[in-house]
Amino acid sequence: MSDLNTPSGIVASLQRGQLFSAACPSRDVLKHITSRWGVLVLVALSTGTHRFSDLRRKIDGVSERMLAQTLDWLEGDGFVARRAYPVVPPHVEYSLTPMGREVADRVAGLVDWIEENLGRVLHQHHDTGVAPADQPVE
Amino acid sequence: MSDLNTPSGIVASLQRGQLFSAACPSRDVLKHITSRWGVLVLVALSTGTHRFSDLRRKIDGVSERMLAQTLDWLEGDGFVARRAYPVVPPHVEYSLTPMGREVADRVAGLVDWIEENLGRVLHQHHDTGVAPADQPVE
DNA sequence: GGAAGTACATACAGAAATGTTAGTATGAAG
DNA sequence: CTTCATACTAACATTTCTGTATGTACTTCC
Repeated sequence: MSDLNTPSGIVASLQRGQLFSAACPSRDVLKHITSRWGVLVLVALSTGTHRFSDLRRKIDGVSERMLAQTLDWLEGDGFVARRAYPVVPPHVEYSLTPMGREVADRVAGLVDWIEENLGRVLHQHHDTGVAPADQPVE
Repeated sequence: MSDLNTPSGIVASLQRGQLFSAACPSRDVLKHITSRWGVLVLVALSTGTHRFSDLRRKIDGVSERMLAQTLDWLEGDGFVARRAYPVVPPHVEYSLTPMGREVADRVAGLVDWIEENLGRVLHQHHDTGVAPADQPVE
């Protein structure tokens, strides 16, 4: 009886201890997903297949290099599927894998919350009293 | 931006365009939440109030500096509440604010997914086999 | 013939994040 | 009296991240 695999909370609570451990591989996966562009790519692909240049245009601010690398990470983790057509001007399509969709849904949930509550959050910054602290700007 | 608050999808889709814009402030909030330690702090605080050193011991790998800074960001965004007791050896307690709990729940959802599916993800890395040159496709 | 467009890879560089070390206040413990 | 513990901050070093510039293959358009 390998009951270490109960899909409910047992595994979750056990495994969670893992994330808190520096060496746990889940930290790498988390890093890819929560990376600056990873989140945006997942959300962008939530609406369907996109070509490389479409993503680049949609995600304001990404450089080709970063987009390529992010897609590479996500593909390596099995969240994104890459499909290349051997045509003259390169044509490549990216889409979410079933697993990627599961992740993207959760990421989108977080992103949606932020956007819907941005007002409340920003308001906080005002009555936080002060603390210009040491972080210049971003 | 006061009556743009319809709770359903309208705001989400409109606002979402914001996240895709480089200058949107939501990117900063997202950065704090998805920062390397931000995720871990939120998850750690999900189980209740913690003192600074408790968090430090629980989150393997954080340095005091980073923990302090992360808590500062999260406090500034209104996700974490800080309570200091003016006692001899400093005593400070951190906990989630109502707003922080909402965010933490979503973050925890993502983290849980990762931990529960880590096996599948790691497996991916193996058969990511090198693409044999050209992809005929279709 | 020359320019343009696509989906990248590679090299180098500047920016940003993170870590390390040292230090502060104060009371308790040894 | 010395050491320890807490919750930090400031200064400095380092690692990591991200961007820019450049190049490639090949075809279509002018």
